[in-house]
Amino acid sequence: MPTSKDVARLAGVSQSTVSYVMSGKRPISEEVRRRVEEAMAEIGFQPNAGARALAGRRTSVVGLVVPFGPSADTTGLLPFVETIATGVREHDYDVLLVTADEGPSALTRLEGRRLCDAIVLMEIEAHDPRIEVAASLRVPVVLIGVPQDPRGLPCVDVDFAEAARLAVTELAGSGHDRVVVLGHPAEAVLRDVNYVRRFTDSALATAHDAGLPYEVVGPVEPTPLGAERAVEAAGLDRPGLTGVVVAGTAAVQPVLTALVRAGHHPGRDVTVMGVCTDAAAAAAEPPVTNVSLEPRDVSRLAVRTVFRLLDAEGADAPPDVALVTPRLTHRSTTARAGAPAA
Amino acid sequence: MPTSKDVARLAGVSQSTVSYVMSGKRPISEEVRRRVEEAMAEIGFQPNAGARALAGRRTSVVGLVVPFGPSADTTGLLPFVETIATGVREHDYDVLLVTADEGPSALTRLEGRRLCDAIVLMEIEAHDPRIEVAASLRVPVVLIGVPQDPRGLPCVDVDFAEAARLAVTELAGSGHDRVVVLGHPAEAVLRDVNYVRRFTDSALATAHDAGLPYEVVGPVEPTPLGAERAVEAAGLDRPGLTGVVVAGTAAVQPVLTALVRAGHHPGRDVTVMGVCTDAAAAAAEPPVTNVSLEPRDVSRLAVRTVFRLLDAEGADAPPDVALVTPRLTHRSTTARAGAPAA
DNA sequence: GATCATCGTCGATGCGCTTCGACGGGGACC
DNA sequence: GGTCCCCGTCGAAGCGCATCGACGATGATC
Repeated sequence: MPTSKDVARLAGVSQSTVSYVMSGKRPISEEVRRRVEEAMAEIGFQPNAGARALAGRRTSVVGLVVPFGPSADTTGLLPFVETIATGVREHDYDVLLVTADEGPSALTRLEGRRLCDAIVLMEIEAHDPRIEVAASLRVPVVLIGVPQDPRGLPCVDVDFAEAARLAVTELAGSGHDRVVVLGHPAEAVLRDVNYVRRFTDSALATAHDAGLPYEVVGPVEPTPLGAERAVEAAGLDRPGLTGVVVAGTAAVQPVLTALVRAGHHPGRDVTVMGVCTDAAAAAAEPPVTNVSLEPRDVSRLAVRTVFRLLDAEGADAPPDVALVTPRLTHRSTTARAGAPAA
Repeated sequence: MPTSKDVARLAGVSQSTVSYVMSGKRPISEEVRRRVEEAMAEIGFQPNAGARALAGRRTSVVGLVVPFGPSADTTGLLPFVETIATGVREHDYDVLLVTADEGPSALTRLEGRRLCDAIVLMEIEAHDPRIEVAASLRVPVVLIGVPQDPRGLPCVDVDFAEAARLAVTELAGSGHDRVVVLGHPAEAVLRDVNYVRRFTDSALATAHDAGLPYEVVGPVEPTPLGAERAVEAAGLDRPGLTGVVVAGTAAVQPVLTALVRAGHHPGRDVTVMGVCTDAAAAAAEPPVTNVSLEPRDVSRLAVRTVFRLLDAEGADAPPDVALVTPRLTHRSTTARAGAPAA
């Protein structure tokens, strides 16, 4: 395997010059740069990552701690991971994948062995044991999800409060008589993921401010059976126009299906507002009005935060909490008050 | 951050002795070993991964190339990734995650920069451009999926041919009049993933040998609409007992739902045989008889293969193709011939 | 009791890179 | 014409570990 010394010999320069060509940390004449680059290409040189890490004290690796294990919501995770992987690659970084069931010791390992320059923690719970450890590290850490006490660590997430506000405000403004929130799956509630509370609280507060009766049904399992039960519990047979807010991508289609089977017509006698990705909303049958919940946006924000931390070395610290603002898109499940019910 | 030299000083030994305590490559007296280990614990020593990689010429990292990007079946992927991550950690290895949309150059980068000791390639297609590159590497590569020409690279996968044989044999033996195979999603067919053909061919051959009429419906999208269309196309209104084989975890529930909506009674007037994970089969409504398709088993086999390659350095080469044998489990969707239809 | 292998430890070297200080050779400037 | 300075390059010194040869101290062997 060729080394930078080989490149240097071929280009007729010193090895340190090769290094400066790569890093750009000292001015290099056009002529020499060209010779070095040609030499690198000719022998197919690639810098040894281990040597780089040792000499340069940086690994060009981001550690990603993902919540696997039986308890994890395994479905929506991959877009996060993918976007982060792709995002860091644009900075010529790589991703080291660590599973959360290794526990907080995974964090000290990543730091102690110098396996990465920064760490991203996913699926942060309201009271997460990893946070205290994370806060004590010297490597920068970014949290995806907002815990009760971030301990000064930067967090990124979707703005769930704003999502709930958007959804309920829209329903209140378009003549609905009540709002029913179909909640998150029991698994998420039990794990005490913070966004569940932020979403629910905001939904209730907004409905209350608008003078709109509201109700939270939940937890709801994202299965045909769970959706059926939730629809039953929603009490849609009362007179008046109900707005149903469905929280979570996985629950949207089952709830739609259950509604139709129960004889309802989303978009006519009931409004369904999904809190889910635009892709899922558009692909649903029928296409569902939604407030966007985009994991990719969150991941991109996380990557940006990581490199802000990495570049600035504490200088321009990123905001403590950065939230992605959701967006409401009308599709076919919005019913207008006054239109004839089925 | 403490180094092995610090440990050596504290324990009153030389640095090389500390190294030998860690590696076990030379005999160490009980007394010295104890002192060194205490010293390591006291100052919280952890070996620097970069220095190790440089001096020892091994990184203790496995590169995992996953097929992200728009074309990928993103749903079933995570169990693979998780199991591999957990599996290599048992050997004190880590996983470097690379997305396949970086293309074959990702492989040369992993090798050239010495980022990992072995590579696992996922979602191998029948004619995969990564394979030729992979075969030319000096780092060992394991394929998950069986391409048309593995170029000598070891492959692991589920035995799809056996899965189809199991399913169809069972149906043939229990008095069914015909077999309908609901195929894989169009996306998988288009990508020319090899298992689709292996499964279908084997299903047809087995049905033919059993003298059973058969039919392949497909491609089938794993959505309510796609399932409905597939159920229609299956022609279940003909007299006689039909066995429906549903290929792919994602399609099982939609097909079941569509069948019920069309007025059928899985387990009475029609048999449904899922080709999916046991977990999905048990969780389905109703629980579905299935041939197990366990990504975790495949991943474990992949990890085992990786370390066989790593330990043996070519000595005891693993088999070219190692397949996980599926298992048939009866649940509530198996109908018996002669029982009254609905 | 001299010889020789064996065990347990040490010192030195090098992995391939980054980075620092040094230094020769031009301009720019007085 | 001399001084100063900056540009572009080089040599050397590590980064923290693994590994090799050396070597003193045992114990075994005849």
